[in-house]
Amino acid sequence: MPHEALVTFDRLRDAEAYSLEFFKERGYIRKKCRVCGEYFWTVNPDRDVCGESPCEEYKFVGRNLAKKKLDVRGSREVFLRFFEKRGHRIIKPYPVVARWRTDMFLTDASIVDFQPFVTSGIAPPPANPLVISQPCIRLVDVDKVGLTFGRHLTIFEMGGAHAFNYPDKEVYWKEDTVRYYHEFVREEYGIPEEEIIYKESIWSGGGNAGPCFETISYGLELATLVFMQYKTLDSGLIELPIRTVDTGYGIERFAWFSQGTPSCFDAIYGELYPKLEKIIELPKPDRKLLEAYSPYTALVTPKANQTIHEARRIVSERSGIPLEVIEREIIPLERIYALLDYTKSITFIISEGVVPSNVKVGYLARLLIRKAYRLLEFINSADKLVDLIDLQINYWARDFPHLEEIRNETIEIIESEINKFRETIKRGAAYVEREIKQLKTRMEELPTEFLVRMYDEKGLTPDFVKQIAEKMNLKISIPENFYELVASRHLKAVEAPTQDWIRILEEKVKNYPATKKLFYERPLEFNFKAKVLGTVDNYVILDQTLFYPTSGGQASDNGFLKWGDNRTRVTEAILLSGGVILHKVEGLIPPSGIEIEGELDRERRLRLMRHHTATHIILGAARRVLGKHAWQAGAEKEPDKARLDIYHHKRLTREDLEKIEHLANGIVMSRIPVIIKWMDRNEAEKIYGFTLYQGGEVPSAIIRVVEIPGWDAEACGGIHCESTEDVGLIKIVRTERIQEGVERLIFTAGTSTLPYIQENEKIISEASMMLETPSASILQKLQETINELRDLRRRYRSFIKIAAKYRAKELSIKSLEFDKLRIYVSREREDDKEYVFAISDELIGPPQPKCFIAVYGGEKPSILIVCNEEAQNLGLHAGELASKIASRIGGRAGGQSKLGQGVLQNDVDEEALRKIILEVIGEVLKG
RNA sequence: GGGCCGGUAGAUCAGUGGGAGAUCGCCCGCCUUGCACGCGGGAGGUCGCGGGUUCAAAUCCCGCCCGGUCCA
Repeated sequence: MPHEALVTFDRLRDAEAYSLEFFKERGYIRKKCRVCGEYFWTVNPDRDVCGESPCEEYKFVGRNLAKKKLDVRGSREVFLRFFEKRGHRIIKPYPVVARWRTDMFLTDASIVDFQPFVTSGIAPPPANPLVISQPCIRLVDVDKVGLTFGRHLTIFEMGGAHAFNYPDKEVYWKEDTVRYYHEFVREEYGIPEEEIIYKESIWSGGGNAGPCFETISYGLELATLVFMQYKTLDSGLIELPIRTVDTGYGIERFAWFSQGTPSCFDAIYGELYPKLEKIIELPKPDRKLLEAYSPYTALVTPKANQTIHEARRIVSERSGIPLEVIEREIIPLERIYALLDYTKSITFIISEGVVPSNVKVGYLARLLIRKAYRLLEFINSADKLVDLIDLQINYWARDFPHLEEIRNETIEIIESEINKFRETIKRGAAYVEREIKQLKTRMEELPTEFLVRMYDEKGLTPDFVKQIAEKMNLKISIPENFYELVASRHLKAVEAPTQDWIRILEEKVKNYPATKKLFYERPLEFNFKAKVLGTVDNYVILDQTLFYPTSGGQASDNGFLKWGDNRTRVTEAILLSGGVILHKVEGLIPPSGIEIEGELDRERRLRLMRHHTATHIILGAARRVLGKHAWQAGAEKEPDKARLDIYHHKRLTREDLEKIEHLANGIVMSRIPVIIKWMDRNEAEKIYGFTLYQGGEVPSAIIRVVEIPGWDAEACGGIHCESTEDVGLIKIVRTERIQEGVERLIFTAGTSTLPYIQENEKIISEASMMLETPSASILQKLQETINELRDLRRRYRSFIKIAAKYRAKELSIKSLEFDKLRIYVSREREDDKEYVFAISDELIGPPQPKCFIAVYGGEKPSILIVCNEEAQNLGLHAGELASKIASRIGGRAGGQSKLGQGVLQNDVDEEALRKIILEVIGEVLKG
């Protein structure tokens, strides 16, 4: 990297980056905000505050400042049409779940749609310039939604007008971007120039950075105009070849501003309130109070580590509304606001097929559902969550029709998640009660550590634990920094990424050209000629190859390289990031420069192809049987079996599997040709939608689409059969639940299915022989056998007791007597502890001091000694006795005064045993 | 992907190295016109799986499987 190109971060603050011709024309001047110290541009020479919250309160609430009142839809339309008229093509919104990216879960800005492929130059944009209204989800301030009356939302639409400037093709840059904005707010909203402020700032994220303007009117930031210009490195910034205009117009904020309602939620959901009222109770504070309170919510800044308590105090002080009034009138309303916002997020996420779970995006969905449920519990409407989701679907389906199409599935998944949460709470509550009962004996106040533990281990929020504790008369206080304490529990060094050997190899082969891939043009050929370009260790680099390298979950081809009379085995082919394919060989290494012949392991390759096509067929079947949420979570194809992981919220049933197998084999039998074509990325997305990306990120402008017409289409680099018929019989052999919300299907196709069936038949036929019954009645016979076994066990136990009685009688005659102490000695051949205990129980009842000593079992027998209480009072100790006796015979034993046990190393007969016991007891009683 | 907690009777759980338990549920009997309660009796267990330590493991150690939960 040339050193001159590096720019320091501070350079972004240079005034020159923000001094526009446009500002000069309009008479704008640069000033410094007396509150936050940031620079801003204004036409009013007297203004000394930038106007953005928290520097200033809202000035538009309760006033009719805009030309007309707009709802979200209206706001969106005005925005899109404005830019369409100015040469921008309208692009349909992308999903809120960013499955095309590996570095984030949710789309949190419109530019995310075009990262990294468009912004880095790998793929062209769908249009240039373009305009889009993109639903975005941000969970960073999830707990403070409502507190700012709608300045923060978990879900909002970002109006993005984007222009991508290439070295050889400039679309537009800073001047026009600001001109467009200026014209937009003046023409569409009638905001006077004195009220249009441009605040200088730096934007940075996703590995990129650039200067930006935050645009402010009447105390509200309405848009951010970003000029993405640099790539961020550890050492500084480097110029990007493509400069991107990245504007974000707050669609909801414009609607809010236009309506001048106390909160942004009123602007978004106002017309929904009558319907909402029928579901839950709506608090209705006085409008005057809200209008007096609302402007000061601008002073709340969730990002600056401000606690909720502090925020309330500031707002109360500045607005002159007492804290009690806020607590009584405002807080219940804030809960409703948050609820509306959360349920909209949930609706959008789940409708895109996310299954709530404890990992990845599934966890985010779970988090939101649980938070919404808790809020509803607070207002005694826990059973209304689904009704709210239903309401949201009805409301938004007008603009986002997919919500309606998948309604039933969405609701089913949410219901299932609610049930899981109820279970967690039920279990958790019982656990907390037990724990508290214990702690109560030792302390009067619950330690914070307990709260943290309950949250971390059982998912129980502190307020929930507090409720239970107070019911049980135990004091508790929730610290304000609770979630920091939880976080501190998770501080651990992050493991260094592995796979260094790949990087070393890549470094070694960086001067070789990309290997020409013959396997796409000639998928059914198995022999080829190629030139050896070089070797690294035991890896061979060819100019071209038919060997398919391990990728996309498909295992690599094996085979041979041949030259002259030599032959060497290829055990793996590896694709490196530069496009070079390495052939790992075992044995001779071919010399560089020569011509070789390659030969694939034909059977292996055919099996891999069948398994790959079968994977697509099964995925199509699973999505039809289980629902559209059954996205691929991972897949792997080996010669003898394949596996496909799919998202699903329930365990798969026998019935599910049979349906999937049935559908899949139907597709096989329909002999559908598998169509493979290279397509323009934007074109393919338009035709097939984002379900193309089952395998995750595909980093190229041209993508390879594998389509089974009418069934499945995926962006895929694998080698496939020509027709579904070539796949042969598909059999799911096993399923596993690899984690919450992800089911693994393990299956075989074609010839790989046969060994599985044969193995099962073998087991059945052997079982049939062992049970001496025809295979059809194995189960019945087995059941009978189990019943019989249970019956025998029961009878055996009762006979032991009877036998023990007789044995006890026999032994009692031969007891050894030491004064009042009686000792029973027994040498049992049967190795059965229960039997020996039963004899003991018969013999050593009170009131006389008694001791029972038994050696039982074969060559290395066990010893058991039981002393009754009276014997123990005489000073007899069963454990010590056992130890002493064992040491004489060989072996070790021990125990307590009542019971001694051990294992002997040598056999001993009754005579010898009695002799030893006489000696030992004699010694003990003497001492 | 990582951390933490857990897996013992049909269910909920107790059991800190020495003989597998409690409560509910189930079955039988008593009481009652009947039901519920009450009383008496009974059935029900590879203590998740595998290895190790030990004379001895549900219990201690290691690995795996399964479940829960928090975080990225």
